[in-house]
Amino acid sequence: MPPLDFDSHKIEHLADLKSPQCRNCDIVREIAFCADLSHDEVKRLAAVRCHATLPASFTVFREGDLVDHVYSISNGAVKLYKLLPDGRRQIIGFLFSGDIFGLGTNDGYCYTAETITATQVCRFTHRKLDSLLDEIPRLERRMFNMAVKDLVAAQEQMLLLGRKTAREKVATFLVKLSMRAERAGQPGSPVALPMSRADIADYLGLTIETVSRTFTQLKRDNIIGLPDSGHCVLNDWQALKELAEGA
Amino acid sequence: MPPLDFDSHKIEHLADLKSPQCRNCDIVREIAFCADLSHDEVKRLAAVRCHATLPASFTVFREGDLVDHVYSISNGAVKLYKLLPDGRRQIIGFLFSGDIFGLGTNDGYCYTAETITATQVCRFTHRKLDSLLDEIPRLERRMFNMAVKDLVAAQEQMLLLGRKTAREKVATFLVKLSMRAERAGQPGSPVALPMSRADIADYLGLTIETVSRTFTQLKRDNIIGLPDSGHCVLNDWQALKELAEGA
DNA sequence: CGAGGCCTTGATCCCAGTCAAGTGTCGTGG
DNA sequence: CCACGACACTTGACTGGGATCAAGGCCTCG
Repeated sequence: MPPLDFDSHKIEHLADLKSPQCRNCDIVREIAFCADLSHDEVKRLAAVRCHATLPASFTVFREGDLVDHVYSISNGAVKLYKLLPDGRRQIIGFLFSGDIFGLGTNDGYCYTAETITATQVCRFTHRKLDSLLDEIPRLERRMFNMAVKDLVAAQEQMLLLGRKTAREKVATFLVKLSMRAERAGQPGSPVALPMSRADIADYLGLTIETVSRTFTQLKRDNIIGLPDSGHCVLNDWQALKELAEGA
Repeated sequence: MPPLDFDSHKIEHLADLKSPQCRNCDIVREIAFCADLSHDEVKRLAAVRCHATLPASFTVFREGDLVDHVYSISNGAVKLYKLLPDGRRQIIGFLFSGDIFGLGTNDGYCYTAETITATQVCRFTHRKLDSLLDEIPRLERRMFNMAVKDLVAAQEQMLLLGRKTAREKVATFLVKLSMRAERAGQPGSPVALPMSRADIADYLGLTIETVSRTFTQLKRDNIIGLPDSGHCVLNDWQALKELAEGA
């Protein structure tokens, strides 16, 4: 919560690593937006990036801060949010391994980024990234596609926030988390809920109490199971899916 | 409303126009994403585009339709929306001159696009646009920046939908419309409201009745004036701005 | 063992939704 | 010219889903 400096944490210049199996490439390849680049292109990326491990609840940057870096999550979970002056909060997104954040206009970041769990990130300065984009056209295309994907997700979230009921919102949230986990090669159920009820509430446009009540209600209906507040078993995928789609 | 075919309307291949002042370039230059391209680059764009005038309430494409074209608005107004099976609707955005739409993943458009007023658009096939992007790197950069801008706007809309009150939502809507009009060189007040109350409601996550009541309430407080339902005078910009920001 | 989080649950309240008229405007046809 | 219906918008009365207020339970950590 206090503005710990990013650099006060373990940051390694990848160039310093000299393991025989070219660990450089293995590690950098984890970064989503260079997943299909050539060996040489990955090397150029590696030269300009920094790696760091951040503790839980660490504020990476705040809304309005000068935009200087773009971040990529190697491991962990991050939430992005916007605040109103009186403290009302809207979480814009939960990010996990492979996601990037820190894009924005030139008048400051437009959201605050905070780790949920301990998180490994790597970062690039915007300046260096820009020159890389010029050098590697495929990288630019890839960034563009990621932005479009984010935009599509944001539009679905607008439908959720504007038109879905509490029950539908929670169902949608669980369905998407589960699908995301499967895409990452993890089981779709039980799904991990690393974020707090307050975070879920601020993501779905609800209150903590309503989120909690809705979870209990879905559990009572045997649609989900809650072994503990950090995990959720999806008992009835079909019912959840239908709820999520507003049927 | 009936699925009139796009091509049943006046569509002109720009290549067919041969006016002495190179109207080609003038017209194509209106297209936002090629605003700062060279003469030669504009020519290449012109060669692959189609121009059309569409009537009001014309469905350009539906959510789920095969993605084949990208559109740019020369003149007029368009709304993009998503539907739930039971008819609940969320308007994703209102677009005006200079805006583009039709980007999406390869599994169909993710929203429906419908004209509000009579609208002039030009369109490109995705296939041709892709090859253009390869030829003109600056175009790709520009498209990327537009996607990021859209993303930032979507995130602000999430804050509105999830956390603002009806009064704050309407104030935000009016402030943004006014600023948009000024950027387009039109007066910031009175601002035109070409869309219906139903459209405004579905954009702000409210009902028609609440939108109407909120307008009357703001009018009673002398914050706005409503000469007719299609125009809004912003009497107290300061008050509106503060409302919009949730102060 | 006690303090402080975080989560759940219950009781009550209120903002926005729903239902139901009523008003104004426009276009059509007698 | 007016009568009429269609449609969009407004207004009023009432309802209800989720917010607010208030405990209470259950961890973890010192």
